Amino acid sequence: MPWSRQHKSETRERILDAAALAFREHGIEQTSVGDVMQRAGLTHGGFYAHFKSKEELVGEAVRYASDQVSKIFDAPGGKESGPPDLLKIAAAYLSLPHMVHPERGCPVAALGPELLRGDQKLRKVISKETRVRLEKLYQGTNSRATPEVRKRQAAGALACMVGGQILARALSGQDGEQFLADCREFLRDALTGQPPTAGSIIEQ
Amino acid sequence: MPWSRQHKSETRERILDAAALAFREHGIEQTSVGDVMQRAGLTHGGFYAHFKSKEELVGEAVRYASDQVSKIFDAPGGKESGPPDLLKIAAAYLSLPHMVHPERGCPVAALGPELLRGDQKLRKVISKETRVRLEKLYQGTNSRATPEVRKRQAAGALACMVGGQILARALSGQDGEQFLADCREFLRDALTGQPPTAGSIIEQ
DNA sequence: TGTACATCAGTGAACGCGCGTTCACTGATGTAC
DNA sequence: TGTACATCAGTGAACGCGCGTTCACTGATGTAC
Repeated sequence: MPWSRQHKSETRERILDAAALAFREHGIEQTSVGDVMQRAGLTHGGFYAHFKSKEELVGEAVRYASDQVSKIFDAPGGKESGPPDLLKIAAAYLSLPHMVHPERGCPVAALGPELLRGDQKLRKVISKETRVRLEKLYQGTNSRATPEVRKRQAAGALACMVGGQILARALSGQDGEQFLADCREFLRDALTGQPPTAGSIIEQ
Repeated sequence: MPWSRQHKSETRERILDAAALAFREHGIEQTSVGDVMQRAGLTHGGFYAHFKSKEELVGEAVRYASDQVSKIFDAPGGKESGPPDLLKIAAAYLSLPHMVHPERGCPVAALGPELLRGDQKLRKVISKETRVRLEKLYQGTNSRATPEVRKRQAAGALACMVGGQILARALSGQDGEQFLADCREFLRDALTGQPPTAGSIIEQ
């Protein structure tokens, strides 16, 4: 074996990393195989020694990106911060760095519906990833609530997180930042049972 | 004037309608000018008598699609249903028909981040449209709450609506339907001040 | 009322271009002797 | 230890294809006489 056993798998990882960044930054369709290979420091012809097709790369790159982001869902405040807490996860997801760096963030927020138009295999990756995240958020809800309430809190929070980042990026700048803060506070109120008319005392 | 004055504007409208449907169904990049013209019952060459470029069509088609959907935000329960109600708007948006028909629904939910990678003009259309919707949702919040609370309720609800549809479509089928219901109930609890541990009495 | 004409919406062949993919090759490397 | 060799990761020219766009044209139409 002329080249070291590691060498090929390291190159493959480099291509995957470049693809995961490029797809989230510019979109899947807008990113060519040549673009990805150039970012990985290689020429386009070598691509097919590592992947069967662009479609296969897309599937693997999305999974790779999801794995990177799953850290947010596992331990947003570090490993020693105790059991998962939905509000802490949501705050980490709805953060300013995540807003301004879609290329290093959640692939669903960065690519959204584009992922659902891919082949069946890609759709399965996304729906499975979504289920895993819902489960993690469920663990972060108040364990004294009923399973039904906890389930809808996990669903509502995830929806608010994904939609929140997409819309914050659409508004962009100061308005986007403010929108993120509003989403975080909305979730805090919703999950701590703050009444919807809180503060109305001032007006009355 | 050989052709009736109306004729050209009617054709233009037909192209716009076909484009708005096709873009939301298959994505902007995946839809060619030829596809759109074929759906409109024309040949591709005639396109440039109506639009300067595909980019211009995209801008107009997204605005056209937004206008169609703004009905949901104006009067989801019909014109005589009184003042706007955030929960009614959210329920109409987070409905099953909207989940299974992205091509006739909200362009942000159908295209998402793809819209933000367009030219500056398209970005402006989206951010303006988002601001208009936030304003309408604000009007639908409880007027006895403080402006701050109302603002974050509008933001959180819109985020939950957009993210909810995208994720429901990602899950698809029965799971998607259940996810939508969870989002609707989450918003209802959040906006009516249902405590997060509601139902826990049963367990205790 | 009928006809010749000018207009221009719509047609379809053609263009240059970038894409995904293929393939003959090159040359850096680990192994055998 | 040194050299000849086989392997195969990576190169870069070439391919067919579909795209957005252009353009010479065609023929349906409203108007002028």
